[in-house]
Amino acid sequence: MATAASNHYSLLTSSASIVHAEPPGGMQQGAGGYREAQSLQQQQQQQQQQRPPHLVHHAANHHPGPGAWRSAAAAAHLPPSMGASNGGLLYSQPSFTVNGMLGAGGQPAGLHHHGLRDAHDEPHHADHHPHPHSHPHQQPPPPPPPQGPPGHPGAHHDPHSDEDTPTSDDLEQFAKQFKQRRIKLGFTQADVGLALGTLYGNVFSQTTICRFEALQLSFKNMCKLKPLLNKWLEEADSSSGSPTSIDKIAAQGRKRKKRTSIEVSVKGALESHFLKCPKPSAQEITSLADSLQLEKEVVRVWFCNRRQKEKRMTPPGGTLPGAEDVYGGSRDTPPHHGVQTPVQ
DNA sequence: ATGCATGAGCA
DNA sequence: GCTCATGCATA
Repeated sequence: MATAASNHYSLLTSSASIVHAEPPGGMQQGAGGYREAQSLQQQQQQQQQQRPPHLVHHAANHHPGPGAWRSAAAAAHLPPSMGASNGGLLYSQPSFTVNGMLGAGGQPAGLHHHGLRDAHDEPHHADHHPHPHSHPHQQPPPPPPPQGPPGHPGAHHDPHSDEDTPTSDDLEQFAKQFKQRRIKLGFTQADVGLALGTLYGNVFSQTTICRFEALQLSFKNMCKLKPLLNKWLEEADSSSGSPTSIDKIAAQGRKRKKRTSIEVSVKGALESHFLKCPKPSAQEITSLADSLQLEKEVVRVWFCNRRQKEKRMTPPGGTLPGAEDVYGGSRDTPPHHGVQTPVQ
């Protein structure tokens, strides 16, 4: 029984945050020796694609655009000496999240992009079975996204622009096209993530790009990333033969809990509970954790992640071709999770 | 490609 | 403590 919670804390060995590459000659290493403790050695590129023969885009302008991309695309950029900010987060608190660190940059801290999301996903849960749709269409209500970026007088129409809220179908098509083009150009998902950081100051991981392409993000999140990725597409497309400059300076010692491996049997138990009660109380979680011999925190996080998964655009086993929904008995044991869209 | 985890912001 | 955005680590 290896279900025993083995929470080892290991040092973060890599974390490409806002600290991106700098043109040769302008390194910012005067902050703190936060990278002498360890040497990252896990830069494996196990992508499906190979490294491109050349990477384009200039690393000239680099402004760690905080969280106000929509309105302040070219706002004031922080000084390159921001590297010092990272020197402080040795073991204390990682303020490397693009969202939180702008507080010190001098950016309007009045960004409240929360509260406009519960308009389409709360009420339904554990009750949405896939419909025998013959065509790839999502059912998660691509609702009237109330996301009104500051600056919309109201009657702003632009049929071809992506400023307006795209439909889930738009997103789906864009994601598909994006992936094709990306591969065509010979870029990996990680490349794109870094490029976004170089271009706009918002670095993203391979994970995020992957999830975008697979439509595994929330509708709102998809809408947010689309413009950036669209921009990247233009850049990558127009620039064909430019010098490449991408570095990744990342190093910091932040304790991160080792990923807990939950046994399949235990997962099954968790799923069962989830179906009955997607949002167990603290008390429930505690007892459940106890019976499963897991940490309460692990169980709590599991439920959180589970709920998030339910809110993705593309639900697992959602619109699979040939997946008839027969609710004669019960929809249990979904051992098939071939959510793969015609990738590549 | 995905599972578990972190953290900001909110309630 | 939840949601939500995001990513390290891993299968």
